[in-house]
Amino acid sequence: MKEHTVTIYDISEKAGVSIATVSRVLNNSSNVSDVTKAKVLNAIKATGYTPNAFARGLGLNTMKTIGILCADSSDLYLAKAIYFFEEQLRENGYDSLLCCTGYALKDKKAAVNLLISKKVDGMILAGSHFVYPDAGDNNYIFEASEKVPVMLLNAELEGSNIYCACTDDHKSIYKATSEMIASGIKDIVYFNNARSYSGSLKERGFKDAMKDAGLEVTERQLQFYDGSGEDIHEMASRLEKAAAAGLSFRGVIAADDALALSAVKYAKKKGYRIPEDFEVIGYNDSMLAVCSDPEITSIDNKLEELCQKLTTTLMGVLSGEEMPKKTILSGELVRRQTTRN
Amino acid sequence: MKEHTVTIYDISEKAGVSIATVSRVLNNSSNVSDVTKAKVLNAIKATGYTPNAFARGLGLNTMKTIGILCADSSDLYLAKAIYFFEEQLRENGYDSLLCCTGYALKDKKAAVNLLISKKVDGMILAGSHFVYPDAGDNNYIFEASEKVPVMLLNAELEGSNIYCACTDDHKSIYKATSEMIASGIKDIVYFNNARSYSGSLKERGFKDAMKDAGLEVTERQLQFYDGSGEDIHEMASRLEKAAAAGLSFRGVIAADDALALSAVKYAKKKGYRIPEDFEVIGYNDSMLAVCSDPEITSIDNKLEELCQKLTTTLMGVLSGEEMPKKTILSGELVRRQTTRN
DNA sequence: TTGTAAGCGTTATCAG
DNA sequence: CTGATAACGCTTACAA
Repeated sequence: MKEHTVTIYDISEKAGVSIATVSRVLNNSSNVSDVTKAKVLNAIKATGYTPNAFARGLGLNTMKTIGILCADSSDLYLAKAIYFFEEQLRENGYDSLLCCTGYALKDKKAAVNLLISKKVDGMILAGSHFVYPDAGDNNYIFEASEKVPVMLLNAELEGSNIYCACTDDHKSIYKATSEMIASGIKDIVYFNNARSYSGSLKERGFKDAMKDAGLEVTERQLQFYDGSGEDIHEMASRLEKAAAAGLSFRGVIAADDALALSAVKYAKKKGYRIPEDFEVIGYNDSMLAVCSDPEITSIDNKLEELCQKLTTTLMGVLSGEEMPKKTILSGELVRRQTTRN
Repeated sequence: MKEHTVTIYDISEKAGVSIATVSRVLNNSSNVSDVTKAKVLNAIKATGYTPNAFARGLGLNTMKTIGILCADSSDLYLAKAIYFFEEQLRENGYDSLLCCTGYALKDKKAAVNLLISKKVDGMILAGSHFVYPDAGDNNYIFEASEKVPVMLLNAELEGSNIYCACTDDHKSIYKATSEMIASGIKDIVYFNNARSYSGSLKERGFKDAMKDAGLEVTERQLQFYDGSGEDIHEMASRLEKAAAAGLSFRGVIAADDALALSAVKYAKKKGYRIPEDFEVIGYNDSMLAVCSDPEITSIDNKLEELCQKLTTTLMGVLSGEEMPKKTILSGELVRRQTTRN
């Protein structure tokens, strides 16, 4: 007796009907008499038959999978995004093919091509780093969008098959900075870690707020950290070095909660009282904000809602509907113990 | 001019060879003359042809994908695991189909079946919760293993197509507890959050260490938290309630760094000095351990190494080699500021 | 309501 | 070294 995975033919035979009929009940399509349907169903149950996904994919030209790209799935923020996407996609009958690309452009390109060649139905680029300030660097996205709809989380890019959802980074940072200034702090450092389009938006938000308050911004106030996103000590020492080099500051606006947490550590080590002598505002309103002591005031960028919107849009696009190209939400400052107001 | 995705036939025609030959150069298989190979390659380049993955899948009966299951991809620990797996799998030419199942058994079953029906080549169950203390609850794993190799991260289960990698939870907790006792603390709480096989192993480690030190363990010292893994306040209030109810303790062994961090918050709120009056040991040696202030002594469970081993094993199994069913590593206590020794 | 048969785009087995 | 041709297992007009 030969090892034989059961196919639609076996069912057809066992139920005494044609494979077309079997296929019909499988896709509970059009008119099949209740009796034959029952026969088929029985045969299926009896054999434990499952349709071959590859064959089906070949016939339908889809296996109902969405590619999710992210630089680093272990990043707190991206991990959450992945979670939301995967959940919502599966609810819509789609699987998620995950690719962690790292931050190098060429690896992102490779991943995009890989996913295209695997014939995903759509692609989600999660995280602002996929869109570069330098326009030419974004060609890989345009190319991808010629094949499948491309969804951008936390980034903006215009293109005919490209859809994006993000919070208004400029405004959020602008407001946060303004509030900090209003609370009496003038010497503020903007602590950044991403050279993405969104990153430059945030930085502009900081600069604009300072300028509008009549404060000058020197290059040294724009601290950039590009090490591991988990190495709190290294981040803090970035700040320590800046201070040692003569920079004096009593407030930090961070592009990220981890950076903010490192700023808190820095300030405590310096002996500053928080928030009386030193204020910190983070970004993402992640778990880290409340892990810190004191707990960090942070900007909630509405991740779940963004993911929600993006999948809804994707589903719409995939079923041929016209969908909005861009949805922008407002971030919200969640006040905790590192600010006075 | 009709919209027509380019197929192997187009290439065959354009290059003036048969599709068989095209297929050969595609899989750079056996003998193809350099000239014809060049012709084919040119045709491919000229058209931008990519082989259809579904057709190939149908023919080869594999699309080189591995299903990764985890309860919650946004869990700090699992997120890292996913990252390692995805990376290592891709290096081996496999894609990762991610399913976040949540913690309910029926959803896990559903996810497993889904992946099987999508014809993944193997399956990784990441996290101890997939294996239940109650044997019957593990049938879904055995069933899956009849179809594809099943890899268990951080869990143990014996079966003919089941492979596992984990650290010795019992021993790790036993040692941590013993050290805390040795440092002079007797009234210790074990703070747990998982009713998994691994969870009971850890708890036993705690109990055994206490017993071997001649200390009694009451039920109340076994605190269980089953809320959100991110709600530090809720975790801390679990401890506060226990204290309010009359439980007195000066040390916490936590099954998880988040729990440990909440214990630190609890102790600080109580006014205990750490580590002089109160000690805490966490588990996983995650980012949270160093986000805390004071930073938390935690057990490193060698996640990356475990993932590494598991993928290597999987690759071996998939290529028909005999592979070890179980690899167990030792955890390592990483000393920081919440313990004296 | 049901069956027949033509794809879908590869890979793989034979011959040549 | 190369070419026909038969799988692979399903979907879907088109007939009946």
